[in-house]
Amino acid sequence: MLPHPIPEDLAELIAGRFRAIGEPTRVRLLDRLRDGEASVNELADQLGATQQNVSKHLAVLAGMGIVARRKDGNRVYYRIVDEGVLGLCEQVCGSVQAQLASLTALVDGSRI
Amino acid sequence: MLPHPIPEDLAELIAGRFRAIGEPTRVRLLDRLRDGEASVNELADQLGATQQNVSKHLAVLAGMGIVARRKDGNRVYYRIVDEGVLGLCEQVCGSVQAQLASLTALVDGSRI
DNA sequence: GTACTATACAAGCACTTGGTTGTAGAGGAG
DNA sequence: CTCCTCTACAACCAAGTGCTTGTATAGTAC
Repeated sequence: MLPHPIPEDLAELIAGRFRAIGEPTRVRLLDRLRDGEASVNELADQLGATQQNVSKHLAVLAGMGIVARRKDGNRVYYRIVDEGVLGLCEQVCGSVQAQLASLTALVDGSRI
Repeated sequence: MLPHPIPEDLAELIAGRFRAIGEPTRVRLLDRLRDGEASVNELADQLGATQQNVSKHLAVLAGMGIVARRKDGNRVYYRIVDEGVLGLCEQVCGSVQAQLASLTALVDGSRI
């Protein structure tokens, strides 16, 4: 499925998507949006971040086509449109847990 | 599998892994390493990058536990140890292609 | 020993990025 | 209309990042 070797342009596109998710606040935003769409203020409150900051991060995710906006009256509701990102987070979380487990095993092994 | 809501620490870890892959040169390095382990100079030649630059990027990937080093004589060979990253790239590439396809459809649709 | 190769480390620079602050614009309440 | 809320935009700053250049270290060949 993936061309091989990957041309530089495609590498840039792929890296761009990873970079869009590679930010803690954005990860938490996506995690929150798993429960369904939410307005900017709701997200800002729940994450303990400023409205401007959340708006900026949402703009990044929207620019990558990961989330979409829906305007309703005074508010703007964001939702996940690229469901694949949730799978990505699951998968990465698996790697993180595996790494933590091996580190824990190391510590336990040397604790004699 | 994923805790919900994701605590800030875990979000940082997940984001860190994404950030490690979110760089074009590192994507291309991982793509090249699909063919098996390679030395720094080999990778630098094939990517058209400097030895120092490649070494630095490999250090980032190794620091995240994505690749591992094996020293043999004068050279150092790197290989992928977290096979999951290849799946990640496949999946992201799918999203990229889907996005490109929808953009293409948009252009075609308005070409009347 | 010297000379050469391969890798990693360090400093400097340009650029990007996350957060803050201030503000503008759109929409609802009265 | 005025006042308030919600969102987005712009400017700014501090911190991080990728690339380059120079160099140190380790191994090989002679």
